[in-house]
Amino acid sequence: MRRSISDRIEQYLKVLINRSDAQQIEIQRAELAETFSCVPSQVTYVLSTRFNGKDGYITESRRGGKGFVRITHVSTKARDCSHLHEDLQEMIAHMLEDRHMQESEARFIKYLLPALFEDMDEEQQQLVLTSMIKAIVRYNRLQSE
Amino acid sequence: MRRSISDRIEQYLKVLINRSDAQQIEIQRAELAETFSCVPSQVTYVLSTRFNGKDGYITESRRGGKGFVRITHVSTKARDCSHLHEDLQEMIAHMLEDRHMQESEARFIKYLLPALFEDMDEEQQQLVLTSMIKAIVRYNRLQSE
DNA sequence: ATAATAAAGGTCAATAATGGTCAAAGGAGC
DNA sequence: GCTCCTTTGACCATTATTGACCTTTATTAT
Repeated sequence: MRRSISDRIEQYLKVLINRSDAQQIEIQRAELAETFSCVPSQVTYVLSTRFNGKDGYITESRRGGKGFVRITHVSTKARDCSHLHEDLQEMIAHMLEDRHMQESEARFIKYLLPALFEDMDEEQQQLVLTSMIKAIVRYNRLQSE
Repeated sequence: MRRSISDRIEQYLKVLINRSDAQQIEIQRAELAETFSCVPSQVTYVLSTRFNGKDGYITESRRGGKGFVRITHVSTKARDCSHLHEDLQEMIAHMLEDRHMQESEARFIKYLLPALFEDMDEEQQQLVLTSMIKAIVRYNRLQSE
């Protein structure tokens, strides 16, 4: 669906990162630009718009001979979510770490949910949490398409 | 007289959506306008009058090169509830205007709610909506301090 | 060691390619 | 004529692409 060169570079890099062991890759800017037949500065553009801290990525680089750009996806190992209803705050923090949620969203939900749950019994809370996980997964899929 | 251009655009888009796997399509505004020999803003008009949240549709877009408009049809169950849902959408819109809420938060909630309501009966939905509205009001107050 | 040179990556502003907004004009059915 | 929906267009906002010029680092020549 997403067809611009920037989109394709983004996709390409994210696949590489996901396949990597440490959620980290190193690339050559000029080489990548060559691969996608674009100017090197477009790679910089993609990095700054799609791999910034807000999106859960850290980029470092070195100029000159043997230069490189390193991209790291900061995330912790996914955890078992079977007991979500027991510790809501922890769950949200966890999702935030895993970048299944953005900073601003997390902050919002963090505030919203306790207020929501005030009026709900445990069963209802569990229902809401389960649905929410599903929704977030779907949302995430849409975002990363 | 024959149906209006807006009607025909609506029909066209709905057929495309129904035929799609994920009840979701992406179009180019200018291209669609060209197809129907109208100005691009008429497409925007159709989207806002026939594909808004009230009708069970979510639209997202991106400007600039290789921009697009994405239309998603959300399930009927999710929107067949009380006026509270509409009220909430309106609140979100207002908060966006007043910058008491971020785009990403609003987008997130728009996705979250239908999925959340999928598994809930009307009574539960009402409870959630009421609590959410209360919570948002409080959140709003905190933000504006 | 130092100076020159080559080999990276970075910045920034101009331009192009989209979609959005809003208010005014048009038109069909009372 | 009045009202509501539609149609239009001028102007706006956002995102992508490109290229000239700059900075940093490694390598080579003296």
